[in-house]
Amino acid sequence: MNIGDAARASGIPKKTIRYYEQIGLVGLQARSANGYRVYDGSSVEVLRFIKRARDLGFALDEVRELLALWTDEQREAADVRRLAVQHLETVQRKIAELEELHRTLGRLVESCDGGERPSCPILEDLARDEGVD
Amino acid sequence: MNIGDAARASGIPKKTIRYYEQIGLVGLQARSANGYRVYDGSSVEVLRFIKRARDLGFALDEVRELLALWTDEQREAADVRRLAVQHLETVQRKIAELEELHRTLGRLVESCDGGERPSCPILEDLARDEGVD
DNA sequence: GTTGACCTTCCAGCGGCTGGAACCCGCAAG
DNA sequence: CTTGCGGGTTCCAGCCGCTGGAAGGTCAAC
Repeated sequence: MNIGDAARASGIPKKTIRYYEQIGLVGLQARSANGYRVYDGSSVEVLRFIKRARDLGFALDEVRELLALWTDEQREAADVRRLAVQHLETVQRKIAELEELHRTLGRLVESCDGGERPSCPILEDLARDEGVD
Repeated sequence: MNIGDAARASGIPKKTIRYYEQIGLVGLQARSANGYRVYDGSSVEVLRFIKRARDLGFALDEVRELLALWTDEQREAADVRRLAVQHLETVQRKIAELEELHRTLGRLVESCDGGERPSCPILEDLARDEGVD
């Protein structure tokens, strides 16, 4: 199994797989006689694990920790949970920020009739002289 | 008025102001005899405009467009509105994505008791063999 | 023998800064 | 007169997580 197949099987682009090897997220892959990387079921399993963790928005360093916990027989579920909760909170914070943004932008867009004349409350707001905070 | 004062007055770090000059977001600043950048009320006004647009989440290229519209007497409010609506939609999409993430993460965290034993549904989910999509 | 799909490496760039090194300038205190 | 401090300047490198491209090696099919 070459890198292209591993890419298809895991959903991670070839380039990214090589990158993950380079930064040590996955181990150095075995090579066949011609120098091609060789993948088997278990290396693909790791890649799929990574793919899912990334899809859940975990940063690469968090994925690293998750991988370590995954292969650690002595792990405690609490450690995994902690990581997930932490990440969940980050996501919550981001949502709150974006919703605030959304409200403000919504108000601005509402206030502008979008006609052909230059006068536009959006620009006026951006140009106003009081601080925003 | 030197760059430090402009930074304080606009809320943009000195480094970032120089960076904005470098990428041509703001024009080349006049220099005093000793080579220091000199700022006046109107250059600070521009910086504040940029700060607010950035705070609203506009990308630098969008800020560039907004600045152009701002100084364009012939502009049409519709153009400004279009930019804002576009951005608003981007923000909406991001919120939707994050909320989906939030739901999934929430479910995972709920499912894990976080005890001292290794067994953890979060890891099991990350390691499951069906695709996520 | 040539085409085309693979694979390899290495280098550069995206956005939007940010940190640091190494330097100059102007002023006050010791 | 030197020393130190708080400004300023330049340029280069790094952050995250890839991604594109160049330049080349490998392999099976036609």
